Order: sequence, then structure tokens, then C-alpha cells
Amino acid sequence: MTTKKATIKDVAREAKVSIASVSRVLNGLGGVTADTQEAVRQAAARLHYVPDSAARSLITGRTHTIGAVLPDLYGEFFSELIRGIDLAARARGLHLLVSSSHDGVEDAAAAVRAMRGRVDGLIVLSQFVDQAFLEKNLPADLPAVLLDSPVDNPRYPAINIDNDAGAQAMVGHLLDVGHASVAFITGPSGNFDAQQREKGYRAAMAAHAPHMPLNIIAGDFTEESGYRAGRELLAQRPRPQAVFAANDMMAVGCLYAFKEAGLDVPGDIALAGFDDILIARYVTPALSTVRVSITDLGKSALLLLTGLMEGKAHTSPATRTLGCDVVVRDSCGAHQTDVATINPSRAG
Amino acid sequence: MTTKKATIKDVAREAKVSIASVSRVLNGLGGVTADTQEAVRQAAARLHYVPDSAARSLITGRTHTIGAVLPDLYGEFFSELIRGIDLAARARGLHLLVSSSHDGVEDAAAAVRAMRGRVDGLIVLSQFVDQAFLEKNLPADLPAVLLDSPVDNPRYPAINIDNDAGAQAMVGHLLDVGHASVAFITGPSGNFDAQQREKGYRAAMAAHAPHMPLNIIAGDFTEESGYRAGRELLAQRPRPQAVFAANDMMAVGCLYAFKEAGLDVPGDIALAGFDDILIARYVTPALSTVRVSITDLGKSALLLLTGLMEGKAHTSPATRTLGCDVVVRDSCGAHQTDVATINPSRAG
DNA sequence: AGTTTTGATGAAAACGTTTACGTTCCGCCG
DNA sequence: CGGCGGAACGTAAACGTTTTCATCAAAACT
Repeated sequence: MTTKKATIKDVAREAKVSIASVSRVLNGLGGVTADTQEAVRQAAARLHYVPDSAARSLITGRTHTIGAVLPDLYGEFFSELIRGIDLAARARGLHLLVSSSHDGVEDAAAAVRAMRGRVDGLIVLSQFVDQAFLEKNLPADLPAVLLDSPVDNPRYPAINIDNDAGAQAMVGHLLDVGHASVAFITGPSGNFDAQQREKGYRAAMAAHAPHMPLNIIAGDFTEESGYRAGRELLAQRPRPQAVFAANDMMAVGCLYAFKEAGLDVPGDIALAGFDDILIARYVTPALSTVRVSITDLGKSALLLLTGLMEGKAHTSPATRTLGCDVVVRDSCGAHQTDVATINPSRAG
Repeated sequence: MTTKKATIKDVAREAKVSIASVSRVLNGLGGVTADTQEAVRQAAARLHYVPDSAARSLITGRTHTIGAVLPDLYGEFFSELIRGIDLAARARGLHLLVSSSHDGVEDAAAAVRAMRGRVDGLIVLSQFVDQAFLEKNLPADLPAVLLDSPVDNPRYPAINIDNDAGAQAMVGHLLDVGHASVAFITGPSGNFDAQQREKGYRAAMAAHAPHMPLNIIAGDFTEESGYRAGRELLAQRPRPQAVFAANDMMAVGCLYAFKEAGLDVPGDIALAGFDDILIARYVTPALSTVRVSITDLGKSALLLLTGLMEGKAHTSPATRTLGCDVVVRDSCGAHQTDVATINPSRAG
């Protein structure tokens, strides 16, 4: 019973062949007779041999690992994203190195640099990442794809959620159902998603209700800020007939403000959010929202990345867009439950 | 402008010293004059030198990476767990390699084996993992800690959630509040958590209501199974006064079955779950449940693992237990909202 | 039968580090 | 003044692979 770990040499000795042949067999390179194959396989099994990945990486220059740099793992969004990435990575035999929980530019930079040499490619989602950041911290030879980023550069392909179209569709829906005045609760000012959703709100209002004044309240994506925004809206005279929050958590906060005031949703005031987080289905009334398939986002990112890694560098456009679906539940006052696909330009 | 990545040799040449000195400076090993230090530092900066981690791992045998093997990333539990692990790992300068989404024994075995050589330590959470599995797939020299596992062996320290005490406390609470008959919805039969929660239910009933017959319905942790169990319970005569589901998702499913039947919760029937998932707070009525700090679980696991990696092999007991808190909300019929710490034996 | 082609195999170089071991130099003590 | 110890630094071995190249036998041609 050997307690040391077996190396390729041990297998070679055990199988009475050279290390080259062992390597050939185990990597399926061919040029080996069936007999030696068998001998090597058995020897390897007998010794419980597992190739040392460090040595392999050193010589091949590949790690079979991809890295994911994320701002924080908190909440459903990131867990779903990682899950999507991991699922797709596993299917292609790749490992996943995650690095999250950094809340400053320096933190993010360190995370990206630490990936150097450990991964074959990188998926980056961070509001701190812009063109300059990448040029400074990203090794030139490391393929990377950006998520949810305003950077538009062929060297760094990006996948974005179609926030604009999603928001437009939802606002359009609210207006269609008969709510004349629609208020909007924004996300944090620096957030790219939040900006685009606001843009969509403005565009939809301009298109469908050009005569109505815009009604925009500041929020920061937290439930708490949604609650505050809700109270603010309640104080308005006349009260808006519908409220569209830039994300679901704020919509939920808003809902609690309305409930607290004794209002009936959607009877007295309609409400809608964005993201379709799990909770949306479970609050009362169930929240109408805009769904984005986060798992798909992760999957698309990985696929795009592996494409890059395999050398098809500039065949694809710099930026892709992932469509959203309006999910009509009870909170918006349209009585059927239905899913309408808004933007069919799904990436992948 | 060199397009190739710089190696230690390039730095040595640039600084006009030997590679050994470069290594010494960059690793802070001492035995170098201030002059050479400075020269090396500058050369390294000039060339944007970053040590190759594969080469380093090969010679040192350390990767500065720890691996997490999980069954699936779906749901809040795993996202919180990973977050806890990542947070603690980052604080100690360790990277995190995750491997999830495997649903068979073979899958799990492959995942564990693939970690060989890539990580310095392993955190494993999988219902497929038992003593034999570990002996077969885990390299003898790889430190590992188990999560939520029945294995009790000093070689594989484990951290478990105190499901038993948590379940006992909740059932005790339900009885205390005045619900004479408490039914229980089980989890999947193979699941360790589920088994322990059932054990807790039985123990609490035996202790507080020895005359009452046990009322156990099968479930599998899904919302759907909770719904079915709820309908089954509704058909019982007499109807139980309270229902304790082995996890929150089933409790939610159950809640919908009750609502559908027009029952008032907790007026007509009380309800409680286990896990304190995010949704628990948002359903109506808010769900009473047993909270376990999953982030702490991840953190404790990582701390225990680093302890192992640093050689303190057998100083700690084989199994630790992480306490739970009963969270009283509206669904159980006790009117105050309150958190009571049940088991103060927190690991860490 | 002689020559070429083919295919299997092994020897050895290479990857970029860390580190054990020499070497050199200098100051110090006896 | 000779030897000795220690600090600074360089040389080279080692880590475990993959891969190129040479070798060799056998099969395939002429």
C-alpha cells in the first residue's frame, strides 16, 4: 500500500512501458496498440493514478478552468448566474473558479489579476469595469466576456440584458390595460441596468402617452428604498394609477407600503417590477414583472467565452443582447396570467 | 513591446541578477540587499511580471485554492453557502473552485477526483458521500471537511446543522402555543437533514404529547409535494391543528393548498417550515420557520478546513454542530414576532 | 529479395518555478 | 596573518507532465 501519490512514472514502470506511452493512452492520442492500452489502463487503475493538473497546465498552457468575477454572491441573481455558468462549463469539461464579494475598484482589480495563469478565460460582471480598467488589469492574452456592461469594444465582447425593451414592454402593457399615469422607481444611479430600464420607461411614455408628465422617484434596488418610494407616491395628489419599479425587491417594498396604507393592489393602484425573482410569485398579490432568464445569461456568456478561447476571435459582434419576457400576474390589474415574449433576439 | 508574457528569467535578466534572487525578493525570503531588492522590484514592475501559478504549484505542491463540491447550486441554500465560503476564503487569500450540478454517485466521484491537484483542501456536501465513497475517491493527502453528513470519522471532520434540536424546538413551540395535534411532512428519504428533522419531530412529540398519535406525510422538499401533502392533510378527519413541514418550500406548497381550500392560516390551521428561506418572510401569512445561518455554516467549514490544512489534524472533534433559531412569524398562531435561540452551541 | 513506408515505442527536452547547495567575498578573531 | 563564519548571490536539480524526435520492427511495395 503506497501512501505517496502515484506519478506517470510509476504507472509507466507498473505497465512496463515508457511515460510517453502512458501519456498517449491516457490522453487518447492514438498510436498505441490495444495491448499497451490495456496494460496502461490497468496499471493506472491499480495505482489510482490521477494526472497532476499543475504539471499539465505548466506544459500545455491550459488550465481547463474559467474564472467568474462577480461583485457579490448575494441574492438570487448571482446564484442563478453562477449556476448557469457552471452548468454550461461542466458540460464542456471546464472547471469554475469564482471570485466574488469585492466592493471596490481595487478589490475587483486584484481579483482579475489573481486569475492570471489560473484560468483560460474570464467572465466579468462588475460596475467598476470599464475600458481603462480592462486595459490595465486584464492580461492581453486572456479571453474575457463582459456581462451587463456599457463597454463596447470588439476585444471585450459583452452580453447585456435587453432592459430597454423589457421596460418599454412593461410600461406599454400598464398603459394598455388602462392605467393612464405610470410612475417609475429608479435603481442606483451608477448601475447600467438601472439606467437602461429608466431609458425604456421614458421611451415608452414618450411613445404611448406623450401628453403625460413623467413621474420618477429615486430608489437603489433595495426593498427599503422601494418602501420609501411607495410612501412618497402615496402622498402625491393625484396618486399615480400604476407604479413600475426598476427591480422586484423595490416593487415588494412598495407593495408593503401600499398594504400598510390599506390600499388594494391592483384595485387602487397597480404595481410591476423587473427581474422575476422567486419571491415575485409568492407575494400577495403575485407580482407582475419582467423576466430575464439568468441561467441563460450565464450559459450564453460561457458559450461566447469558449468560442473566444477556441480562437474565433472576431467573428461575433461585440455586444449581444438577451431578450426579456413580460410576466403578467395579479399586481398589474390585467386578469389573465400570461407570458409574452417581447424580444425574440435571444443570444446563444 | 513584448507580446509574450514575462517569466522569472526575463526579470532576472532585466535586473541583472539570478533567478534565485528574483524568487527570494518576490517571496520576501530575505537574504538580499536592499539594492537588489529594489532592482528586482522595478524590473518586475516594468515587465508586468506575474508568477505562473501552475509552475509554482508544481514545485510547492500548494495551489492556494480550496474546492467546494456541491450537489446543485439551485436555491438560496447553496448560494448562501458558497457566499459564506467565498467570503472566508477571500479573507485568507484563498481562491474558490466550485463544482456543482452533479446528480449521481458517479458524477460526484468524478467531481472529487477532478479536484485532485487543483486544490489544497475540499469542502464536500453531497448525499452520495459516505465512508466508502471517501476512501475510494479522496486522495489520502487531501484535507476535507464534510457538510451535513452522517459520516463520523476523525479523518473527515464534519459540520452539521442541528436539525434535531431545531425541529424539536419548533414542534415544542407549536404544542406550547396550544395546537394539540401536529402533523409532519417529511423530506426525501435519503436526505440526512430530512431524517434528523423527522427524528426531532418524533422526539418532541414523545416528550410533550406522548398520548397523541404521530401524523406523518411523505414529501420530497419540493413545493409541489408540499401542496399534495397539504391536500392530504385537509382530507383527514379530524384535521390536524398544526403542520410542521421539513422545509420551507413544502410549507409554502402546503399554504397554497390551505388557501385554495379557503382555510385561514393560522386561524383554522397553523403552519411552520424549516430553513428560513427568503420567501418565508414574504408569503401571506409570513411563515414561522427554523433558521439556520447558512453563511456561518460556510464560514465555519472553511475555518475548519484551513485548520486541517495547516496541520492541526486531530485536535478538533470529528463532528461539530451548528445551532438553529426558531423564528416565530404569523403562520404558527403565536402573535409576537420573535427569534429565540435554541441551541447556543455554535461552531466556529 | 531489397527497399521503402508505416506504425509503435522510448529518450529527452521543455514548461517556470522553488530551493538545496556551492561559491565568493568580507570582516573578525585568535 | 591564517583560518573561520556568515551574508549575498548564483548554479543546478527537482516537480510531473506533454511533445518532438529518433529508433526500430514489421508490413508493404517493386
